[in-house]
Amino acid sequence: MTRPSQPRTPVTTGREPGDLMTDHVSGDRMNGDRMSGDPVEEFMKRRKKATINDVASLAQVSKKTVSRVINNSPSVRGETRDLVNDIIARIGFRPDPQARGLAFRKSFLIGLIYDNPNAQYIVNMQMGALDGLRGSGNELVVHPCDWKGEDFLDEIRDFVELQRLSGVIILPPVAEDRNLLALLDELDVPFIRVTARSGDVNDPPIAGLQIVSVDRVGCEQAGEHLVELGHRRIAFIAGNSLYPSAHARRAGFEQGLAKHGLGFAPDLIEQGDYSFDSGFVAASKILSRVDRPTAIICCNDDMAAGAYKVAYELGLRVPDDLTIVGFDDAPIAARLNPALTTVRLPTRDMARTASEKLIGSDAKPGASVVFDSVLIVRGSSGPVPK
Amino acid sequence: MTRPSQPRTPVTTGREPGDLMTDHVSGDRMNGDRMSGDPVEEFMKRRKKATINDVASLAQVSKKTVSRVINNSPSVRGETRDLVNDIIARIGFRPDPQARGLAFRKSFLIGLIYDNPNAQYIVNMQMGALDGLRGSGNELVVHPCDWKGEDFLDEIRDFVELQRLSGVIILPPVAEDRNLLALLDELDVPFIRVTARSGDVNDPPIAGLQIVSVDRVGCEQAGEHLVELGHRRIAFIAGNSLYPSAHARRAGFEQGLAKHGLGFAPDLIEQGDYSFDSGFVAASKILSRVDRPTAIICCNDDMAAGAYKVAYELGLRVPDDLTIVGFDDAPIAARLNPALTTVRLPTRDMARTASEKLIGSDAKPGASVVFDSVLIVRGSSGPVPK
DNA sequence: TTACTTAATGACACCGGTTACCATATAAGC
DNA sequence: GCTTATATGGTAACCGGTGTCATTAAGTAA
Repeated sequence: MTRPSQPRTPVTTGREPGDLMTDHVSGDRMNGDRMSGDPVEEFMKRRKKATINDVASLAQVSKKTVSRVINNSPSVRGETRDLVNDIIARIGFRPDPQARGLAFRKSFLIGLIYDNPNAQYIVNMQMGALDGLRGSGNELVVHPCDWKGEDFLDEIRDFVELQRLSGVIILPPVAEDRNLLALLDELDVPFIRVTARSGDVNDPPIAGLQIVSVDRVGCEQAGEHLVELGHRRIAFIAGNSLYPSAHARRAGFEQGLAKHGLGFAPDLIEQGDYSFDSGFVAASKILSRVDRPTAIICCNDDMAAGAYKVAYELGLRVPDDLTIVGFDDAPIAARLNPALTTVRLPTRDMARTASEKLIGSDAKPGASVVFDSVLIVRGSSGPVPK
Repeated sequence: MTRPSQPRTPVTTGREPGDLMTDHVSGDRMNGDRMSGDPVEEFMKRRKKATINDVASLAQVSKKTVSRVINNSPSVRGETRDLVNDIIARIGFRPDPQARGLAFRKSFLIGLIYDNPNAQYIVNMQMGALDGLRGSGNELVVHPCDWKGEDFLDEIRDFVELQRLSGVIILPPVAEDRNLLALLDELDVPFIRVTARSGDVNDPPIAGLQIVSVDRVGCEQAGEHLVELGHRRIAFIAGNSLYPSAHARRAGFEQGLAKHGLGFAPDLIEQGDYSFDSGFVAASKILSRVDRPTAIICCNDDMAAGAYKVAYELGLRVPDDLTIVGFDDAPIAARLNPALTTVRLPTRDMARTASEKLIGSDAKPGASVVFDSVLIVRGSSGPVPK
């Protein structure tokens, strides 16, 4: 535990009068000539935020060496490193992100870019992103935006450039914007997009790591589930076609039915936009027909809630008169009566993975991490009525 | 538009060779001796982020003067200011928040501190906070935390101190933590708390501006509403008593009933914690009694959803057999069948006001801005059954 | 006219870290 | 034993802004 024979020249050491070191040979515990024992303790009494300079002067090395220790530079002798780390721990030094950022030209801020902030999956993903960032020294800056807005791209450019973001996470549906991806590429900021694998097996490769959900799997299960319950005349409420999830889900549901030689009733396919209201409207059309279906598949839970409302108003009982299936397993799914059969996606985990990959920077462009969806059977799906 | 007679000494001007100024008297448009016209245009070709130094050299003033212009210092001559502003606009200069923050010792980041990130009001308030910050040059850093956790305070201290936050917004229920408020006070960071006025008329004064909701008003209306519908035997599911809102709401409901000489059925008061599950449990107890009430008042919508579920399972029709009332007007309120009668609070506006006040810094400690709640009557409340 | 203010601006150090480059000291090669 | 590699640490400049103080020119009082 003895300190190394001091390697520094005693001349022009740049010591100020206020410095805390004893002259000459020193040694850790033999400098008790002043009553106030430890220079470190002395320092702590000042109750001021420690800087790299404090560490340097207490450890009697240059700030550059401290910097090396902080950044795990290999060219620091083990003893020196231990000494510096010890001081750092004792005075509770933590490098200032602002100063560090200024020098590094990055901010240690991760931007979370998304549209429609109300959706439940956004909330989940925000939590997940925070999960992944925790303890990493990065903070999350949320940035809802108006995709499709006039100067969407300019606004993002400003945000990323001005804040010198360390990374960006893009959530659906914004994550589909090729122009945005190109912009981020141009700005040379690491980014990760969260998206749903579309129906096409081979999407064109794209910059940045992708976190991909396979909505299809759970949907397929859901489709089969309905057929097994005996349903033959099945309606469908589609999601906003700007979302790849809308296509992936539809493809999944259809494939589930197709496995048994079935498909959606062609006259009972309605376009929705993932909103409760659109679900209500679509279900109204569907259920007002004389030969109404025995089941409705909705591209998400919110639209399913709209279908519930229509059924309620028409006096149809779920699932006795009508089976309803959703997607998301949003909180509302369990709160509907009866609880909604739906498909669950690990949205929070997906976003956590996104931020972990982002800061871990093992984000090889083009690579992707895949998450599967799974069917959750609850009370809204039942055997076809006689 | 002629420039002022140059006030700077021509000696030791610190000009570097690369500088763009013409010597001597100059004059704006007579320096076309080189073919490449405008120095500004020349600069723009470089496609690099402009710094204050660029502005200074193009405007031929010191960076300090540019700084003065940026910060609206009064001691800049009008013409100089115009000149500098013109250059700034033309080259699109925007001061770097990092550098600025380093010098100012603050980060232009606003921290949003909250617990239970799932609650809908948190989502609304986050949006509101962003509304208020938009265009101000501040960004929002979200920081969910484990209130009641082991080292909650230490964690907040780290966050605020390390990031040198420009301000903090605290949402319920964390906003009730006196120790937290004291800490923020000690850290000398501006903060605003969003809270519900408790039942007491005179809460002890507290540091920081408060955004206060008056939950009571709408609850009182709700209470009266039920009495007017003929209800006499009314159950109550209380909210988490750590939240002042729980007390404020209860007081409001009770006062509404009291106006007509009524009160909750003493044997039908159950404790909930604002969660769906707790609402379900509480309502189960309430509705399993032989002399069950004709109405249940729930301290929030999520617990009301729990009550709906119990009613559904027991085969009770709402509102024919049972009236249910909630609080929050969360999205689920309109999605329940029938739609839930509830009390609405302008949560988004509250948070927007919070961030506006925070950056406007007209946040006199002790002052408060008050928002009223209002009853929203929907299908879940009906006349008492015969 | 001289001296004293005041307004406007600039020079320079500083915020707290970093990189680039140079200077040692020790280890290795002949 | 002396020169050359290599590890280690120091110095200065820089990132892009700010504060402090000095300086200049113009305005005013004596």
